[in-house]
Formats: sequence, structure tokens, C-alpha cells
Amino acid sequence: MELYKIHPQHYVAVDCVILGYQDEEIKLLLYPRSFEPYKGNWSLLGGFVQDNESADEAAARILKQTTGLEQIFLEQVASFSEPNRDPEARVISLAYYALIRIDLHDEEKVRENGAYWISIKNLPKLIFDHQEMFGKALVKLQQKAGYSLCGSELLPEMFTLIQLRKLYEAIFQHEFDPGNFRKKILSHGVLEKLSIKDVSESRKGAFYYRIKTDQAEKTSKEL
Amino acid sequence: MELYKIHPQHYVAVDCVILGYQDEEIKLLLYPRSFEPYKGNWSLLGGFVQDNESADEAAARILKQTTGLEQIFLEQVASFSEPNRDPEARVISLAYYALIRIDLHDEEKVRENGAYWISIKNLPKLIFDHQEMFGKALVKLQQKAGYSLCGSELLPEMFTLIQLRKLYEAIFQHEFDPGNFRKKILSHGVLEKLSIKDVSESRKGAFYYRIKTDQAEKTSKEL
DNA sequence: ACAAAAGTGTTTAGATTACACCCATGA
DNA sequence: TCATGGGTGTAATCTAAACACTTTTGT
Repeated sequence: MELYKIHPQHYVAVDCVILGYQDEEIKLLLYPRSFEPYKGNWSLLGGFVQDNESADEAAARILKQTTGLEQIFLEQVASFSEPNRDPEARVISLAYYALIRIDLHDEEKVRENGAYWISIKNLPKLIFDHQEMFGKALVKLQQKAGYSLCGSELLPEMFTLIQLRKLYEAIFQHEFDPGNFRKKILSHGVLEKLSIKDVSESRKGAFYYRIKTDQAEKTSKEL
Repeated sequence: MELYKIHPQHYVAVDCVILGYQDEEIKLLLYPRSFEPYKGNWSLLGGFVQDNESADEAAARILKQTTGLEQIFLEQVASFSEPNRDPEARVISLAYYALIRIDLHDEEKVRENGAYWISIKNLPKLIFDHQEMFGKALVKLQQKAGYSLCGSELLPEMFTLIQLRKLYEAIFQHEFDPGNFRKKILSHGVLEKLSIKDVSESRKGAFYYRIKTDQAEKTSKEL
């Protein structure tokens, strides 16, 4: 303690890039900052790391406060530590990104926080370095989608291969060949075909799939 | 400031996974910790983030203090923030990894710090979570080596394709087919063949190559 | 000439891409 | 029956891996 005392201490925050999927678009949870500086400007959801919690726990706490969800996918993005990134005081921020199912989140809590789901195709200007946090989180999401199936985090338990392709198109912001996409996904053998069809999109109907429960974790594929 | 004041502040450290290449092995710079707790145990090189510097700058500062090198490759690995990771006091640590050319470093400085280059094939037990920092840094290095040529960071300006292959074998801890490796590397067109040969390893001699200066940055390849 | 390392070529297998085609169904 | 999305098949291309073969040179 004596030895450390000659060094300064800093506020440490976590900022969460909370991503969901709705209406064929990836959406980001943002809210108009409720206090100065930059009150009213768009911001990621964040908070300060307390004494009794790790940054991971702080991020999970914030996620629960704002969406009501627990035990969801949450991973570090990067740290942001420019001395003047926050004009009010020096704050070192650890950025996280979360993937949630919008259909399961607590709309009440989102409203309480004054937060909104905003399509990443049409993002407003964000405070501080939050834009960069989002950018790096999106790259991480694309990497993750490249080696594991993001369906379970962002889609309901059952989904059609067309829905999954639309999700991937939203993540990578470009189109995939329907035939090739379906073959590639199925070749990994992690999906289980159900006998139920989604008839809302076509006359023929598309079969639902779900991730095989026994090996839901060892998914490995690439696009 | 008023608003932030209700939140705690923390010591923020950076710990550097400093990697080099020597004698066909990847080596890590370690030193026996010079103060309690865990005095005498092997530790990464680290230090505390000061008020006037970013974490990136702090890492660069530590790197210069311990190796004499500046403007070298340095990148974030992850943050480590378990409240009790350091038994002495709460310290949130930001891990970085650096790639340096051992042939260029300042041996004086390393000696002053009591530091040693230790092969990653034979690492001792490290303090705190430093083992995990190293593990994640190695994964990052492997990823980086997968899409860009790590030769410029870890090898001298000129090197033979055999030397480069040995480097990659050290990074990935497995052997590559000599013929296929050379074809793959050359196919990316980022290397320039020189007319000089390294005759120290064989009678025939192996041509030196260097990274094409004009496009040294846009190297992109995969193994 | 021959050993030993450097470097080239060939063959095969698998993955990726583009795209044509068939299927099922409600209106 | 036909328009519409859902789903399958195939040929061309690209890449990766395994490994045989040639080249160079000091002794």
C-alpha cells in the first residue's frame, strides 16, 4: 500500500455497446445523456466500476439495469484512456459489447432510462469516443460471427435459415448467396431441423431450425 | 465533478507482454518482482498509469524504460479487474503486448531492471494473473501473424524465407511445409528478393528478402 | 561426385463461387 | 396454373496439403 500510494487513482467506467437484431437490422441501445457535460447528447449505456466488483461484473450490472437481462453474451472490446476524453474529469473507460435478444428485453427498463434502439445504419453522433467503441465492437461481432453461430444470442430459439441469413447480412452489411449460405451453415452440423414451418413469409413455408443443444457451444464455422 | 465524486477511484496499471525472437524461440521479458507482495516472483514489466498519460503512453513509457526502444509495435490485450487480483490493493490492470527486435534492444537497461529473456516454451510461474495475460497475448500474436507479416517487428530488416518460417514455427508451435510456406508468403507479393545470400546456414546459400517499403503496411495474408 | 540445404513443380483433395434449376403452395 | 419464395444440384474456380524432384556449392 505504501508503495502504491505514490501513484494516482482514476475513475474507471464501463461503457456497453448493447446490440440487438430487429426488423432485419442490427440495433444499438443509446440514450440521451442525463447529466453534464454533454447532457442530452447520445451516449452508450455506462457506469462506474465500484470497489467490490470487477469490470465484467459492472458491465453485467449495467446491462441488467438497462435491459433487465442477465447471463447474456458480454465481452471486452478495448480500453479508452486518453486523459481528456471526458472533459469533466479523468475517466478511464473499459468498453464492452453485449448481444441480446430484443424480443426478451424489458421495455419498461429501457423506457425508464430514456433509451432507444437505433439502427446502426443510421447512427447519430455520439459523445466522447463512443463512436469508436461502437466501431470496434462491430468488428468484434463480425469476427465472432465468422467462427461461431450468432443465432443463439440474437435470434429466438427457432429460426429459419432465411432469417439467419438476413441476420448475417445485417452484421456484415452485404448480401450472401442464399444457396451457398444455407449449405455452409448446414455443413457444420450444429443446426437441427424442426418439423415446424414458418408460413408467415411465403406460401411454401420455411422450416425452422434450432441449435443442437448438446453441442451448442462447440460451434465452429467461417463465412 | 460533483456527479462523479460519489464513485470510487482505482489504481490503474499497465502490464506489458514484451515478446522477442532469438535462437528460433519466442522469448518473453520477465523480471523478479522487486517489492512486496510476491517480491522475488516472476512478473511482467509493468507500472502505473499517471495523470498526464494515456494507458498506451504508459505502456510505451515502460517499454522504453526497460528496453530502450521507442515506436515499436504495441497493442492492447485485455483488461484485468478482479477486485482481489493484487492482494496489496485494488489495481485494475490493462495488459499490452509488444513485439520487439531483441537484436536492437538495450541490454544495459534490461540488466538494470534485473530482467531476463525467457523462452515461452519454458516459462516459470508468474504472479497474479500474468500467466493469463501472456496467454491472451500469444493468441493475439498468432492472429496478427495470420493476417500480416510479423517479420518486420521480430526479425532484422533482411531475412531469408527459412528464417521467416522458423519464426512462424516458433509463433504457432508447429512446423510448416517448407515449399508450401515459401509459396504462400511469396504469393502475397509483399516481399522483395535481394541479390545477397545468407551463406551461414548452407553451401548453396539462401537469398535474403525484405518487406517492400512502399506497401509495408498493407500486407495481408493468412496461414 | 556427393551430401545437404535451397528452391521448384505436380498431384490431389477440399472449399468457394456463381448460377441454373426444381419444389410446394395459396390465390 | 402461375407467381413466389424455399430449397437443391452442378460446373468452374481457387486454395491448401503432401510430397517428389531439381538446383547449387563446398568439400
